[in-house]
Amino acid sequence: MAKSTRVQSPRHEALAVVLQVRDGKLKVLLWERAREPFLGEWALPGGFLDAGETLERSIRRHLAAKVDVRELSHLEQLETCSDPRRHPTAWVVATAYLGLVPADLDPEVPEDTAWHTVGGLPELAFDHEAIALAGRERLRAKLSYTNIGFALASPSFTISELRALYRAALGHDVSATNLQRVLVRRRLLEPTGEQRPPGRSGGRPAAVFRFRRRELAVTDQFAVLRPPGSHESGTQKAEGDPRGLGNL
Amino acid sequence: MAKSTRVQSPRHEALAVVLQVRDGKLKVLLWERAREPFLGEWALPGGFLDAGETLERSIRRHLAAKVDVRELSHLEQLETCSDPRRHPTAWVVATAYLGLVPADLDPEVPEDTAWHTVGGLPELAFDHEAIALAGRERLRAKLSYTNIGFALASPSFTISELRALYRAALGHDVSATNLQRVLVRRRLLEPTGEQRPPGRSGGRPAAVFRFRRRELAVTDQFAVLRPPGSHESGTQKAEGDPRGLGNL
DNA sequence: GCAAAAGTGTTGTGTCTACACCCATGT
DNA sequence: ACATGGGTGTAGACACAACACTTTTGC
Repeated sequence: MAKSTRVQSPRHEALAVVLQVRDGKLKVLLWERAREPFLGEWALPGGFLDAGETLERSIRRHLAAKVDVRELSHLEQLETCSDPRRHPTAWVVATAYLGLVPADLDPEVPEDTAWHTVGGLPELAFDHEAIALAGRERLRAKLSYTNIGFALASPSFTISELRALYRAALGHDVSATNLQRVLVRRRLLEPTGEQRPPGRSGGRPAAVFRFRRRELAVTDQFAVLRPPGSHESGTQKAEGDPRGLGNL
Repeated sequence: MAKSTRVQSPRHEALAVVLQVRDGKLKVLLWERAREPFLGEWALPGGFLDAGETLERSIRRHLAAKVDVRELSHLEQLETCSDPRRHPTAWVVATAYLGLVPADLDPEVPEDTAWHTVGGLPELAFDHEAIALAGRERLRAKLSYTNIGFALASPSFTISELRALYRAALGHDVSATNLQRVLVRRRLLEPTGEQRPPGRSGGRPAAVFRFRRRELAVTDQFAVLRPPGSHESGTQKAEGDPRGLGNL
């Protein structure tokens, strides 16, 4: 029956949940809409997919107008939203990405964009609130079982600084003691050898650390139901161990 | 410059990686293509998105022709593939889903579809091999930290039967002893009270279990970096505990 | 009785939280 | 000196894998 039916396709847009810890809070970059629908409301940045580009390339292109692409320390696909009612007048499918910006950068953003605290967002256009919250959840989960912290942190940092980032992203307090132990045991962090002098109020100088790898890596593989024999002998963290956690 | 440019949109298709354990092996449902491109090669089932439907609804509709929809015990979105070269002659974006079928069912499938072992796939059309493998990885990961086993298993089963499913899906042997302990400790399984009589070769009759919930639930929340105070006293799993692992 | 299959007891290891304590610096 | 922030030592709580052992059946 569909013989002479004209092919109908949705328009496809890429959206980004760009997160950064600023002033001790997890914030998301929002853009104030300049046209209907939802004129004047806040929305996630993004735009339509062009012929010949991938979604990832598309979102990088659209973001380049707002945040310098090179300042994105991590970018991953979140989900694709296809409810036909998500746009009041058009048929638009959206693929959302999660982007992270390290805390030491303060990208220039245009007048009509601003950073908003993820807890306590204003009313957002379309289904963008749900998408923004999904981005936060993804980040929170990955902080537990990957090295994604590298994307929130500057190239080197003290444990206190890192703790503040984890606290802001996770939404609860984090013990500096245990954070250091977990991340060092899993071999995510290594000391640079440098020290940071204390502030005016005194205190012991802090050791400076860096993430060993600055690309996403899963570090808590096989939480349970490991393959047999993967228990092995004790404390194999003998520096250059090939198998084990460090990789994969 | 794009003033009078005609709007271009990709066509959007939904694909499904439908997995089931059959004959002790993890298999994926494939469809033999009846037209170019890739005529005669194996491909994931799916089809184009229609106006007015969501992607999830679309993939359920397309699958209904191959597997009865009601036989899908779980369906979740995997990823969206947008490389413009993924289709040789057209611009097609694909959103892939992971679907699971419980092991006790043997859905009627048409002539041109068949179950293929995921390890040792033939050459697949388009980028479907990568998508199929991504589906398997998602399943493997979720077997460790969610109750997704319910979607592979029949409504009730013995530990040995469940073990065979986990072994097939994970690709390595699984100890029945520890599988039972982990799943009971996490309160995923409960005994039905029934027993299964042994086979001709004797043996103790097996207790029959069921999954307590048959929708996806995360059971290993907060692998690490838990909020402070979540240690609490011993074994707080006192049925109706509000906080903690069971939910969210 | 004996083999087969299911299930329990127990031990050892590793990882995590929590908290006490020691260290290095500024005033 | 002593307050302040950084870092280590250590103990307790689980969760897990591995393996020995007991239970219940068929032959």
